[in-house]
Amino acid sequence: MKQLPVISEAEWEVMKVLWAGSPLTAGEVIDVLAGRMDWSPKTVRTLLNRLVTKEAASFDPDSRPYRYSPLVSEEECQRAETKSFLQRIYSGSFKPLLVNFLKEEKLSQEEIAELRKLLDDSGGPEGRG
Amino acid sequence: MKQLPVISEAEWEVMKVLWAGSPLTAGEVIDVLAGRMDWSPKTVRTLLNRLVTKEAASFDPDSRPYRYSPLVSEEECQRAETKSFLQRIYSGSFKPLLVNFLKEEKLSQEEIAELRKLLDDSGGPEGRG
DNA sequence: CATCCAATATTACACACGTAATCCAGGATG
DNA sequence: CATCCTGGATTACGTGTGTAATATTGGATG
Repeated sequence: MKQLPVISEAEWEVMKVLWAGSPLTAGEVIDVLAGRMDWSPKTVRTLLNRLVTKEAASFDPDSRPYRYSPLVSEEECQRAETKSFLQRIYSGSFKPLLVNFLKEEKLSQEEIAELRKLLDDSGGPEGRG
Repeated sequence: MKQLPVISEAEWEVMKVLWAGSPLTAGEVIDVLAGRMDWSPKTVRTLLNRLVTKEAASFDPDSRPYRYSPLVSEEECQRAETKSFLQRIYSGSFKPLLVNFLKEEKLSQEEIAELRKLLDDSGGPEGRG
């Protein structure tokens, strides 16, 4: 399994845009981010370049303007981040994370039911009998 | 509510030691960390100093050697980190985090039951009736 | 008293990151 | 054709971080 690049906080915002739908030109990425972040277009270009350098994204040099695409999937990045976050902050244990989250956020019954269903389905879906 | 200091990854390791039991001298912190991290004692001292500077910890200057203690609680730091992590990686939604975690880690029935109990208890413990 | 060491204080240094500005090239415009 | 702008390449610059080394000081030791 290939090593994932380290994606910084600002770079994540750019990757999210690419993950949401690619390929995109730099201009398109800039436009999308204009709604969320208070960044100069130059900043977004810098971030795109860094993502290419660290091989988190690539562009097609035959198309002008360049069209960028992710080289790593959102899910694998999320999982890697989750793993290191859990380790760093909760010494790898999910339970206190859930405890803290529940203390902070008041969930609706529906949300709770959803989460519980995830747990139930993860338990033993080996077919009944 | 006071603003929490930004605690870096390496600094977290030091804070964990202080949270586990304080006050501790620098030497004691160094000894504890010797088992986990491959750090020079100087490095640990630097981290302690930085934590003091950013007011995440303090020491009693009347005791020699200094005895360090946290100024912020582990839980409030965990919660702040969790919130920003969730926002950054999962756009604030807990569900995909749980999905990813469950895909990655195979939990035992007991662990699942524990997590489910947390959810159940969070639902409506307003007293029955 | 001269010396040495552990504890503390100060300084170092490369690299990542946030946040751009500058420089250059090729097409649109007057 | 000279100019200007857009897109792309290169460069910048202060701050934080990992990872220490060096300097200094207050007692313990010979």
